[in-house]
Amino acid sequence: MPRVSKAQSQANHQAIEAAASRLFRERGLHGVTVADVMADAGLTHGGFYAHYPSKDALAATACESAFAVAAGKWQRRIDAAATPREARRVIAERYLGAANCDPSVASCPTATLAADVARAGAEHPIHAAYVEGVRKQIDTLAKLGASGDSARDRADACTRLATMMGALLLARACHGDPLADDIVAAARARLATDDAIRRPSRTSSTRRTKPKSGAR
Amino acid sequence: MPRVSKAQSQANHQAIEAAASRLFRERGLHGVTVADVMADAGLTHGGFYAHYPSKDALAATACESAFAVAAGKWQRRIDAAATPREARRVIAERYLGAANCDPSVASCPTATLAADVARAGAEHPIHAAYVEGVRKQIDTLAKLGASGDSARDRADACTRLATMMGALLLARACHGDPLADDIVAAARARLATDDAIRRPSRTSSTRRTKPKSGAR
DNA sequence: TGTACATCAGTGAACGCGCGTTCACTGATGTAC
DNA sequence: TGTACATCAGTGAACGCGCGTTCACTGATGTAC
Repeated sequence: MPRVSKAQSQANHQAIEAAASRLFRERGLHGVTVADVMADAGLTHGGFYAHYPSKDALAATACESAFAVAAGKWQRRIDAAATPREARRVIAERYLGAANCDPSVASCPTATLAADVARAGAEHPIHAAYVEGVRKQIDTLAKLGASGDSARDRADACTRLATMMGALLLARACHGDPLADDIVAAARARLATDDAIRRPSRTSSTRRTKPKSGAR
Repeated sequence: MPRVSKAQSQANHQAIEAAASRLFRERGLHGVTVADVMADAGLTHGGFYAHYPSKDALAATACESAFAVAAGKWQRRIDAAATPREARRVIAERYLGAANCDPSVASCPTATLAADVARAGAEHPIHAAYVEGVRKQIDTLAKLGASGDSARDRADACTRLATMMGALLLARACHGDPLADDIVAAARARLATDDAIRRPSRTSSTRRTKPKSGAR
């Protein structure tokens, strides 16, 4: 049934993007074919090039889309949290939740696309999309920092994201082994308590002022 | 040229394994062909199946080999360090050194193979090799712990490895952007100072005075 | 408002290419005598 | 020790398959009149 309506064509475009966003994260850039994406969107492979100039271009768009969706989830958690610190804790908890630790399910693009993006190189269109996505995640986490020192908050955001995505990737790769649970539990505990413990002992003057800020 | 000596055949076997160990980490399981590996070892592709039953089996062996080489490097750093704490710091510093942050260079299998292993699934022969490799790395780091509490040392080792490999992957994926340097610098600083700051404030006096900030 | 027709999103076959794997063959190695 | 020959590691062509991409075609859509 060729020649669908303009509205339907736009809906198809979105479906292709959504399918690509999910499939690329699930199976990697090399593990997904153009035909896979199109079939997932309910179409045949031949029509793909009316929507995107190449598979690489689709990968870049799908990466942007995945980061945008993830950013929306983070924002909703921030809005729902009582304090920035609670927001950070909730984000990390969900990030390392059981659903994300299942390697057959698409999770955060930061984690699932990292190796593919690194190998694709700076010329690949996905590279810029990925770097911008990571930058925004770090900015978001940095704004939730509680040290009052923006440089330190940003550095903490960097290590926080590294710990989150490293633990997620390890858990996904070790899925089925008890080691995966150990890693997730350790990272969740660390991310939940990190600042409450570390920050006061360093700024030395604020120790007394935040005795209960690590509470739930 | 056929029918080389038994010694030469064994040397070729090692060359194939070494080439695979490096190439799989550099380009991923899907980014390397059997012909690539054989050519890198100075052979033609047809002879591969006299050495390994399949590409998947080679991947498992290459993964073991990569972890063994990495473990040797870690051990040499431990032997050279004055204290366990210094060993941990040096390991993290080298792990996040400029050489490893270049995505065109093969680095730690924990980081470079994580996504591929997760996607390969538990049935793939590389899975067991990867999990064992990670377990040994965590055990090694845990033995360098200084808390005196083996459970806590192990949990710290888990988060430490997650932070190391997460930061490495982020840096490799963001290579060329200043963000990559920020991430590495933040992670290096955190990994260098983490225990010196965190441990004493927790183990001795403050643990009781603070409300259970580290639950779960 | 109804009709004629140009447009173009989607189809499915096809193209060129590269992959993992197989196999008949080669000829130096290693061994039996 | 020397000779004859079976062995088998390595070669390179070939197989079947699947990939990214192209293209002639289809026929409902959208529009000009």
